[in-house]
Amino acid sequence: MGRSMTKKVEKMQGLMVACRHAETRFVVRSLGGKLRIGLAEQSALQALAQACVMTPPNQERPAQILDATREMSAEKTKAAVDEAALVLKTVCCECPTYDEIVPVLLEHGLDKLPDHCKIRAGVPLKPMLAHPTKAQSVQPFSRSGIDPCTSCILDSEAVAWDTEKKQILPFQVLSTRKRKDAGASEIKVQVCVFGFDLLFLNGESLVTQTFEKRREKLRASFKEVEGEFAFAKSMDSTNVEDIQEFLDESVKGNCEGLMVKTLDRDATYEIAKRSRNWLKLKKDYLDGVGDTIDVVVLGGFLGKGKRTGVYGGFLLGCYDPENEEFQSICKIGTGFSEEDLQKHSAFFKDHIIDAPKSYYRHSIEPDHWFDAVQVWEIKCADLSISPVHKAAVGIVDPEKGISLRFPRFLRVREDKTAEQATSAQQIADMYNSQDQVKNQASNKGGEDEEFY
DNA sequence: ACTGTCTGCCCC
DNA sequence: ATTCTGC
DNA sequence: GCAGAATGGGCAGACAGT
Repeated sequence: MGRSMTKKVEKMQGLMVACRHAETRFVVRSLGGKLRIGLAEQSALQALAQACVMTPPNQERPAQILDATREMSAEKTKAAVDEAALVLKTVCCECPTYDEIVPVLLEHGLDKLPDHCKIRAGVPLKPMLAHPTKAQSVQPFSRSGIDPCTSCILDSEAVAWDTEKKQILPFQVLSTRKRKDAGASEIKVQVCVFGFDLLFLNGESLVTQTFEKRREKLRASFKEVEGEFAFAKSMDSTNVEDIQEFLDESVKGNCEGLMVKTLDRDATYEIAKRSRNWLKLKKDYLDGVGDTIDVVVLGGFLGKGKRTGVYGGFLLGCYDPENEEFQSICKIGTGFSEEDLQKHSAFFKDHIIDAPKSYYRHSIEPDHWFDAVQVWEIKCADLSISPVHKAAVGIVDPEKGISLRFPRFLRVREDKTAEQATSAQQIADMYNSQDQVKNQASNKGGEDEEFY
């Protein structure tokens, strides 16, 4: 029976009761998966590399060599540590399983680590840093009749696919798929995999080859199957206008944007070496392009960690003149400098109210409610139908409002009053003018839910 | 069994 | 995600 | 430029209360 939660709570309670002083804090943070001590994985690996250089882990116990760097110059030590760190980080990128790495390290030492912990099919490697897609291993299949494929790792993206219109569906559709025990008959949203890189093929790592070569091998080794597998559309150019046109095209085709990559220069897939090789291009990154809206600050959330003592986030709303009310549209927590946060907290201190106004329409409760006295300009990537926010409720959907994807603060609009904020109708118009909404528009005429 | 809320996880 | 900040 | 830490929306599934 479902009492597992109660048991977990009892265990944690026992742990916390046994804590003294600051121990509780770190038990709680450990359970939450974030220690927040300014020292995370990369620093720990750097430290581990240094430890391995000083005290080789594969020694008889008790260890004879405690500090192998004692008689080395500072330069030589640094070079040795950096080299060790690269080895360690590379292994941790290509085979991120500490349960596997640590025993090998203890038995065989750092130098032999790459021989034992290798990139291989079935073990997801770390993706290029700051990228929208994760490298994934997939069931091997091959171009019919040619080069039977025994194993491979593709870098690819799974996308919801409209089999009738033969087009990409929005991310929100993809996320509605069942995640557990999905029987074949229950699958309503079809998925198409778009391959854009090949990192491993038939037992051979390709990560040190150029992207040009890897892409060539990808295209030679696999074949497209309509609605199931496709090569990510690409365009090779050095021309800015070409790229701009291709970006516009991609957005019209329901894509989020472009990845810009070099074909041959610094074009390997060695994540531990560089993280800045690829460029992500989205319309809303450009200044003066993308959706900016003016919203009213309705409330504040008390900050945590380095934002202790100031508001860490805020509840925002648009204005609906029809109903004379402010409707929550999103929370916001990024785009602020530390100085911004100080100023906001000082400013709203004098505008806190005990309870939300009757003309605030919302479902989320901030720690402090504010009078509607300040307008902020914010930017977002997209507008979406929301289960919790209320902007333009009744216009696009009878019950649901609209929210924003990736909202960030731009600036205070001192020149605007709360009633001059972006209106509910404007929000609805912005939502409807999105390409991915337009492309689905022929589905209109009585949303098919509740029809059985 | 139904329903509202929380958690895990993922996503961008 | 996106953004800011210390090093 | 990296690494880390603040923060965002939103889904299915799990849980808890009725």
